[in-house]
Amino acid sequence: MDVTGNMDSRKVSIRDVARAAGVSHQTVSRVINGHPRVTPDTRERVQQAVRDLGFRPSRTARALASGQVDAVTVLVSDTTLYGYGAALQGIEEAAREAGFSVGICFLASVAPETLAATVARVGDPSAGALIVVAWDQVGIRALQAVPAGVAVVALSEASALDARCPTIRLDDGAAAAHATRYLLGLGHRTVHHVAIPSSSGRSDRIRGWREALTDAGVPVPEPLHASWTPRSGYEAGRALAADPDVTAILCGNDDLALGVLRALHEAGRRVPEDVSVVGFDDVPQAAYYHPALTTVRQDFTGLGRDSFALLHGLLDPAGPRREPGAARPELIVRESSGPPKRRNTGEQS
Amino acid sequence: MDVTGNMDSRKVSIRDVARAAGVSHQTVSRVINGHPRVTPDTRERVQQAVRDLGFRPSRTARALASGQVDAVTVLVSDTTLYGYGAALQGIEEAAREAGFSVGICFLASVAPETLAATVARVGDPSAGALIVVAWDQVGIRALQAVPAGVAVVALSEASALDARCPTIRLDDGAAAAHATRYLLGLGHRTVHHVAIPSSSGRSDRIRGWREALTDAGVPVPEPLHASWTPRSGYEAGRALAADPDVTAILCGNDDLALGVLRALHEAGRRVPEDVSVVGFDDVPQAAYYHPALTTVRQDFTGLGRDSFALLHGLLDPAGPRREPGAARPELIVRESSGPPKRRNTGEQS
DNA sequence: CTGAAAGCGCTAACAA
DNA sequence: TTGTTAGCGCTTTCAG
Repeated sequence: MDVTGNMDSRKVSIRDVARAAGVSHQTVSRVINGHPRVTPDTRERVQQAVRDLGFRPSRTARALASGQVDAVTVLVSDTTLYGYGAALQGIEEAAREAGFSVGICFLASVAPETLAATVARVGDPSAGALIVVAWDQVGIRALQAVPAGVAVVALSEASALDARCPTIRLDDGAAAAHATRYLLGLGHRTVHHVAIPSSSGRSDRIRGWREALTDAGVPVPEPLHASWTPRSGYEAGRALAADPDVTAILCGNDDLALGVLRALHEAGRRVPEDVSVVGFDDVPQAAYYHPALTTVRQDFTGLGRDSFALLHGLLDPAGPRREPGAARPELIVRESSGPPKRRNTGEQS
Repeated sequence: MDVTGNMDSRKVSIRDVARAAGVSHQTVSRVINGHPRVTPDTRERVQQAVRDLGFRPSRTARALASGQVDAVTVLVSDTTLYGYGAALQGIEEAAREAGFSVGICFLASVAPETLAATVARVGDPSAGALIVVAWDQVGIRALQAVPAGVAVVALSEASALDARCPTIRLDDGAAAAHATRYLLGLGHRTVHHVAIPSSSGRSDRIRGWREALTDAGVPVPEPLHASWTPRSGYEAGRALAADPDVTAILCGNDDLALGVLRALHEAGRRVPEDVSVVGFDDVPQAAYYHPALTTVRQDFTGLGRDSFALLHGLLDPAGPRREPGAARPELIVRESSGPPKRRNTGEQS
C-alpha cells in the first residue's frame, strides 16, 4: 500500500473498478473512453472508483483488443545533427499532444547489413506507425525496408525521386537560390559551394545554388562534396582558401561553415572582407561564431510537427485536419557576409 | 497479396502458422522463443511455415500475455543539448542491442503543471521501464513524479541528494577540479566560473572548482549563474570581460564557453593571451571554435549505455552483467587556454 | 443505457 | 516432446 492507502496501482484492472462501482466492466470501458451514452450518475460512480483505486488503463491490452496502437516510431540517422534533432523534437511534441507515444531508432548505429532486419523489427505493425527522416542515404534505405502494410510518412528532400508514401518535403532549393542571389547581389562574381551529402545524388541545395548562378549568367564552379562535420568543412575550406578567386562560399550546413571559417582564418583570409561565408540551418550557436554566421534558418521543428499531423490524418481520416505550419526558410544576415573588397570592373567576358 | 505471393502479412497469427505446420499453436510459440525441447524436425517445419506465411509475432500480444514488455522510455529535457542527445543515443544503442524498443519524451516541452500527468502516462507500467536523465530540475521533478511500481533508473549528478532509484552518477566534480588546477598551474591567480543550472542547487562542477581553488589557497570569486545557451554565456562573458582581474574562466559547458569567447572578443580581450577559457563537454564543434576550445571531454554516450545496462540488470537479474564502461572525463587542451600574459609577482595577499 | 459473451495474439501452467 | 486449457486487460458485438 502506498501513501493514498491503495494497493499497488499496477494491478488494478477494469474489473476491479467495475466491482467497486457496482457496474459491469463494460460500463467502465465506456466511461474511460468518453462514450456519450452513459448516465451521469453511473459515470460519476465509475470515475470515483477509478480515482479511489488509482486505476490506469493498460495501453497494451487496449492495443491488442482494438488493433490500434496510438504510437509512432521515428527512424532517424543521428540526432546529434541539429536539423534531425529539432525535427524529432517537433514530432514528439505533436505526437504527445495527440496522445501518441513515440519510439525512436537511430539508424546511424545500425550496421548496414542489419538495417532491413532492424527496420522490420521496429516497424512492426503492432508497434504502430512510422515516421522516417529520409534526408540522407540511410534514411532512404530505411524507407525502402519498411514492411508493407505499415503506416508510414517520410521527411525528404524535395528532389527525392518518387515517394511511395506520404511525404513532407523540405524544399531548400529555393532557399539556396535565395542565399546565392544575395551573395551575387553583394557584388561577388560567383559563389562556391560546400555541399552536405544528399539522399538522392541531386541535392536541392546544390540545384538551387546552381540555378541562381546560371540565371545570373556567372560561372558555376564545381561544388565541393563534404560530409556533415566541421572537420570536413575545414578540409573543404582549406582547398577553397588557397584559391584567390574564391570570395563567397555557401555551405550546406552551419557545421560545415564553422570548419570553413576556421580554415579561412588559418589561411589568413578575413571574413567577410576577403571571403563571405553563408551557412544553412541557423543552429543556436551560429550567432556566436566568429564572425557571427549569416545563414539560412530552417524550421525543422515545424517540419516535424507537420509530418506527425500528416500521419495522424492518415491514421484517423475522421479527425481534425491540421494545415502544415512549418515556416519557410529565411536568410539571416549576420557578420560573415558582405561585399567583396575589390570590385572587379568586369574585364573578361 | 504482395511480391512473395502471400496474403497481407499483418494478419498471420501463431495459429495460422500452427495449422500450416500441422502442430499446435503452443509449439509454434516454443519455436519462436527458442525453447530448447523441440524436435529438430518439428522446429524445422514450424520455421518453414513462419517463413512461408511471413509471420511476425505481435509484441503487443506477447507483452500482454507475459507481463513483460522489453521496452524502455527515456525522459529527457532537451536533446538539442549535446550531452543529453549523446546520452540518449547511448541508451538507444544498448537497448536495441538487447532487443528493447525505446520510447522518448522531451520534458522541456511539457508544461510544468502537466508534468506529473505526462510522466504518469508515459511511465505507465504497461509501457515498460523508464530511464530519466535527471541532470537538471525538470529531470529531478520528473523522477519524483514516476509512479511507484515502475522500474526506473536515473542519470544524475553525483551530488544529487538521495537517490530513490538505481542511479548512474556523473561525477564531474573531479573533472572541474582538474581543469581548475590546470588553469592555476598555468599561473593564473584564480579562476572564474560561469555555471550551468544544477539539478540540486549544489552542482558538482561548482563544487570541484571551488575545492580546487580553496586547496590552492587562492581567492574564490562568486560563480556566475547562467543557463545552457551561448547567449547566456555571452551575457556572463560581458560582465567578466569588464573586470581586468579576470584571466581565466571555467565554463559549465561548451555553449557557454562559446558565448564567453565572443563577449571577450568584442571587449577586445584576447584569448588566450589576456584570458584563458575552458569549456565542458567537448562538443564536436569545439575544436573549430575560434580559438579552438580547451574543454573537458565527457563520455555521455558511455553513460547512456551504462544506464541501460543497469536497468537491464534490474529487469533480468539472471542475465549477463555488464560492467560500467563509460570513459572518465578528460581534459582536452587546445588553443583557448594558456599562461597569463603578465605574471603577478604576488603583491597583495 | 447497460450487461453478457466472445475474442485480440500470445504465454503459462498443466496434462498427456 | 507435444497438446490442452486458461487467461493477460481490454474492446467489440450483440442482447436486454
